[in-house]
Amino acid sequence: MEPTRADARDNRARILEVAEDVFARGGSAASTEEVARLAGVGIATVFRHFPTKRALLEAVLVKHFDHLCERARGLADSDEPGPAFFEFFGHLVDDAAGKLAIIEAFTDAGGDAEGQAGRRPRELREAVGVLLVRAQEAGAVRADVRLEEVYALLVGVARAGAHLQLDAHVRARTVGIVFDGLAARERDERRPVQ
Amino acid sequence: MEPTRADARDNRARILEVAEDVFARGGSAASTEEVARLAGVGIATVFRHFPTKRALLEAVLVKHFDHLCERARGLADSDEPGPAFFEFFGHLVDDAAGKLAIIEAFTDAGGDAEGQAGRRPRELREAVGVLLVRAQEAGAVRADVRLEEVYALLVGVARAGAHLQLDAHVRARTVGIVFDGLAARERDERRPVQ
Amino acid sequence: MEPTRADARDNRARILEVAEDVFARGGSAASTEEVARLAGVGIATVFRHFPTKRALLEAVLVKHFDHLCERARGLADSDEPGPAFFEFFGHLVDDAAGKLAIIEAFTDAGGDAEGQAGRRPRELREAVGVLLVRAQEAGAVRADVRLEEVYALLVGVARAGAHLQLDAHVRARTVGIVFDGLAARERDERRPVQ
Amino acid sequence: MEPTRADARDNRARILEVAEDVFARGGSAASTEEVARLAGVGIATVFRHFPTKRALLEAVLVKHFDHLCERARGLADSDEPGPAFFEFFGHLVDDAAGKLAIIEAFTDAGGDAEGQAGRRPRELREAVGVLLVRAQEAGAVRADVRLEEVYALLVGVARAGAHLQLDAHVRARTVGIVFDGLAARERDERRPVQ
DNA sequence: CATGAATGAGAGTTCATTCAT
DNA sequence: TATGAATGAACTCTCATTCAT
Repeated sequence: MEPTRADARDNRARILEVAEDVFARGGSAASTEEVARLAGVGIATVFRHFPTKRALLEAVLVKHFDHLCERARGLADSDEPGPAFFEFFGHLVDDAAGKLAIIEAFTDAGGDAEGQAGRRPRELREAVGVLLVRAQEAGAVRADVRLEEVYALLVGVARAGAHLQLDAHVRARTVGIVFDGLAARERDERRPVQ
Repeated sequence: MEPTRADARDNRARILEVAEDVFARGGSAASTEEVARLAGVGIATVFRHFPTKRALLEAVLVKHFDHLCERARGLADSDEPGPAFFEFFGHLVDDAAGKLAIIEAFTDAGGDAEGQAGRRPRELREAVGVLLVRAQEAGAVRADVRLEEVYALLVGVARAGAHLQLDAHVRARTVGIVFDGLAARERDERRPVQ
Repeated sequence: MEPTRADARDNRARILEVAEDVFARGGSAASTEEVARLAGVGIATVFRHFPTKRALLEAVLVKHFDHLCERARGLADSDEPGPAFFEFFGHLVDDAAGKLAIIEAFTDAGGDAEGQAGRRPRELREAVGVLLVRAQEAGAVRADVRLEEVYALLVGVARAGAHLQLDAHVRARTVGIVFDGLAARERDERRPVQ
Repeated sequence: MEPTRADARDNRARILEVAEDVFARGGSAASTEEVARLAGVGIATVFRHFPTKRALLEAVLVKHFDHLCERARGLADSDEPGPAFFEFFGHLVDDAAGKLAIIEAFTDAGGDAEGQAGRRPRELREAVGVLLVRAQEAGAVRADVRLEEVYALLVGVARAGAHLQLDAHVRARTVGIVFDGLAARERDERRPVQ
């Protein structure tokens, strides 16, 4: 499973890198052949490393999710849980900007997790959960919000940013509003939602 | 333009209805053939009514956007602009739940508007803009938010609701947080976003 | 077989007329629906009068061939068989100019003559044969040419005129060369053909 | 551009060969699928080698036109320009026998020359022009004929040969008449054409 | 192990022809 | 009888995946 030859390992890495770009631009509808072309390898090489298009997509996502999870876990022990939570939220949204395939993958949160990527969304969700709880304990986030809606907001704003191609400025203001909603201490004269 | 024969009109309506469902589930990648099959008509019948797949998609979207615009305009003259704004926001999010194609269409806000559907997203955006201004004048929404981010939140939460398949409950709570963010009067000790 | 109602007879005639135009322009690849549209009738009406596209094409051709045959027969008794022959040749070539479908039909000279049009090309060929023999008897056309090659020249020049869209001038000069070849009395130092 | 693998080159050649046959019989309306079937390859293989049906047709035509041009140029320096001209004329007509698509292509003499095949008909025409001028200078062809009508006769007789499926004998006699017309020194008592 | 040619299943679209009004 | 809506077969073209080199 661990590739012995160096060139093979290099190829795998390069393909993954290119795939990220290609799928980011064209969404999961982008063609495998373009990945091969841009990676400078034959199409069969792509399929040797990733036996299926789905597998390639998953590998791209796994890498991303692992990245994010790592970051979330690194922030979990922060002395300032409030800023840590908000920083991660903002980072994720910015990171997702323009990455269609990545974004579409958030869908499978609890979904049809058969593949290798299956547990990643759950793990990320849990990591976010940890940050959230800490931030709530620190009084930076309202106690009455739950992970479900926070995750939905995360996904939603990230999706919007990616699909509407918001520039950093608008993205920041959009995120700012959500932050205000999460931080607001007192719920008041809100009209019954729906 | 108005078809004279009853059966044709029925078929057209049935196709449109089915297409809404099919595209809602599979996004715009879903096949025209499935629409035909589920509508119980031959593939050529679909193409008689909608000469192009794109035309079919547009028809579905136009119908939806027109619905939403109508509703937004109906609320524009409300005596209570605040609740009107929030009600429309919530309604749109609920309405979009599960409708992938619809949601994907919000993208083209000012986009490649060539087809008949071209002006709809813009119109909807403008209608939302009207509601927003009124709500701000009434003091129900912070004066410092702009249409851009409100629209982004609208699209984002709708997308999240659709893709994560949130149930009505979670959706309501998610929307609630955004509402708090929009209503919050005083911005305070927020950490520099990014 | 003879339609009793006047409107039906009118429709048939109009369709035939339009079909001639349409097929002339687009060749036999032109669509039946365009014929119907330009004739101002429903597509089903076309198929009522001509049960098959092939039947419609044949009707167009039959009309044309009958026209030509009539003309050829009218010239058969001419006092001046030479000019008569050459006149008919030139007329046919001019007549065919731009009429793709017509021209393509000359193909079936002895061909798969199943349909109603089957005997027409043969009849036309025979009528040309009569003109040719007379012209040869009158000494206006070389005695050693046969109907086969004359017909081939007829078809060939007509086809060329139609497909290359030759204007009347070039057409006339082209035909003139063929006439010289047909009239030439003495065959001489020609190199072995092929 | 030159394919490295032998099997691919063979396939390409076989497809081209079969396509020539298929289009020869059915004209350019013949289906790509039949080409694939007769070549014993999958339909996608045809499209790999020729990305478009039009491209396949063009490849067939280019091959033929290049053949003919080569031959015409080879004859351009002949010591006996008269026989050279007549030989080429006869050769082209024989070569075209039965090849509908090829023949149809002569049409676009100066036509919608966008594709790669675009310049070929023009080149052939020019090559014929050279042969013609030489033959006229040598006194073998009348000085008063122009390339336009010679080309028309070329195309016409070729078309007739192809469509009427003339055997070599009749073809030769037909060509012979045209040759007489081209060679005839004195124009005489011809009736006014048309 | 890398390559790229071959593949077949499907997608969108068109058109001659039939059927219900 | 005239209409035009419905039909399905056929066609061009694409793409993930496999196979021979």
